Amino acid sequence: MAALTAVMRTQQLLLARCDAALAPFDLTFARFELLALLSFTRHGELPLGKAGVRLQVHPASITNAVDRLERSGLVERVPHPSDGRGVLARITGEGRVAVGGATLALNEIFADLGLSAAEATTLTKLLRKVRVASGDPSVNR
Amino acid sequence: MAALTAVMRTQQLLLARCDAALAPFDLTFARFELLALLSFTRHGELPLGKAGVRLQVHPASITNAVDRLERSGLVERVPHPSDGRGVLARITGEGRVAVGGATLALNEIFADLGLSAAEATTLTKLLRKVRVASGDPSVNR
DNA sequence: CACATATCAGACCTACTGAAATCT
DNA sequence: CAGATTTCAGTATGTCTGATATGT
Repeated sequence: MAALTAVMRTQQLLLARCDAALAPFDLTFARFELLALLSFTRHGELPLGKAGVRLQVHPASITNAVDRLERSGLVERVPHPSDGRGVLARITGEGRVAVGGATLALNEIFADLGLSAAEATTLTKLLRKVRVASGDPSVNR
Repeated sequence: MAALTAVMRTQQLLLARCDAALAPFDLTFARFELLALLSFTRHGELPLGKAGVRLQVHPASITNAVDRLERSGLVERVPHPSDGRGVLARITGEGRVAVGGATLALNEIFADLGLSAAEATTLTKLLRKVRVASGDPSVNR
């Protein structure tokens, strides 16, 4: 029970700190995750559906996030080249600048997470076990 | 960075499972926490403000949660005996029944968390370090 | 009067459902 | 035609801000 509460409270704290750090970039953590995902792809673009699977969020939420990022000019919608149903979200140059700055800002939070590198690794491993047991389809096994 | 993502995703998974387990009791995890807090107090009651500090949630959120619990008959509002400004939230008999059942339902999730008792302890300790470093005022030191 | 407590209205974010449009 | 992809409208939660009423 203590573990459950600890996970919940820690996430709440970290999310608040992340959102505060990301606010200057007009990003929330959810939108940052999407933007970072795009920046890691080969061409900086991904069908909305695939992005939703990777991030484990509802299709409607992806639409919403892309809407918001598009309004901020960090992402643009592109028709899918081979599937008329699909839409690609593509990161813009401005988006790459933002994700770079945002990553730096988050790394500053990291530096003060209170854990050694070894401890952070242990934490990540334990959480991965929980995610596997909970059937997280996006976890690395 | 991996640790941050892991905490976020794990919380998302666990929250979804908790809310599913709690739905039959007309509870969300947030409302369950408040109800459980009340059930642990000496007289089953607490000023709204104090409950907010303990759970680290905004005063307006407490008002909202108590509204919802009161509508469900699990909690009742009582004027503060010695401070005319204050209001106590008091758990009802129905509330005690609900929190008991809800706790059992959550324990079933626990049984399948995928961690040994020792691992769960380690996880809790590591998360506590993070919380302390983040200045969580509600953490046990 | 300064401060604390609780409430309320308004806004935002995220998520889900169900339906619709489009295309394979 | 069955199924996939995306969007949209509507609903719900929880959180925050700012204003207000009440009481210390």
